[in-house]
Amino acid sequence: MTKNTKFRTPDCGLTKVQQMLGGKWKLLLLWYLSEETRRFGEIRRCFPEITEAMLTKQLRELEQDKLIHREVFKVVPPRVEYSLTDLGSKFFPIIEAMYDWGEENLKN
Amino acid sequence: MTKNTKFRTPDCGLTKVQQMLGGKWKLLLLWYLSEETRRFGEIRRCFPEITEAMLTKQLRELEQDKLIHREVFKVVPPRVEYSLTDLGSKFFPIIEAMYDWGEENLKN
DNA sequence: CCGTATCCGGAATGATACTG
DNA sequence: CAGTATCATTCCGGATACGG
Repeated sequence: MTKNTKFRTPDCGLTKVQQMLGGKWKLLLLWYLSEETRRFGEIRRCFPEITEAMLTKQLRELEQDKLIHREVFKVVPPRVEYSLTDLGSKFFPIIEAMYDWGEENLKN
Repeated sequence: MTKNTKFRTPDCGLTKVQQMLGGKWKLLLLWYLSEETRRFGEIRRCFPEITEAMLTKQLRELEQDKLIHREVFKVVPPRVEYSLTDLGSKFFPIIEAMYDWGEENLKN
């Protein structure tokens, strides 16, 4: 017998994670938001390579997956803040582990 | 100042990890191979949803990234075995953490 | 300031047939 | 058994323009 027969269910945790974080920028965005709450404009300036449309899309997907929280302040000019949810925070150590592994093992 | 200014280098570890594991099946394949060395046919039977062409491609990419080792036995009929490299093994705890996080937090 | 709407190209993935 | 070769398709991400 093998150890990990559990892993082959169609909705196994790993499959879901892969789907949730498949977006090209999601890990980076989560990492950035883990530092502190950020306004939309801050995020945009920090990631100039992402177009606004794409940035909005990825943020909304992260919100739907309950990894980040989006708060709209009804003021003029508008103000929108993004922050990690508890769920997102719980995932953060994994992101750090991936970063560390990458830094340690993928030098060039 | 923010804590993680390091994370925004263009070739930061996290970006590389995302690129390496972006493939739709790579996490699952690594997980599967972490159990033990597998022959091509075994892998194919375990993942019937992946076409042969795609499976070959993803395995070769993992090999190029030095996460898995591919060994060809020159016999008839041919025999090819795949196994994790040391580098791949070092990444395994992260996969487990992702799996656990998914199982714990993404129940429907 | 913080978005949405629309269109588009190319990469990622898939289906099918064939081979040493 | 373990692949290649081709062709089709889907889908992610990008460019650009416009809106409350």
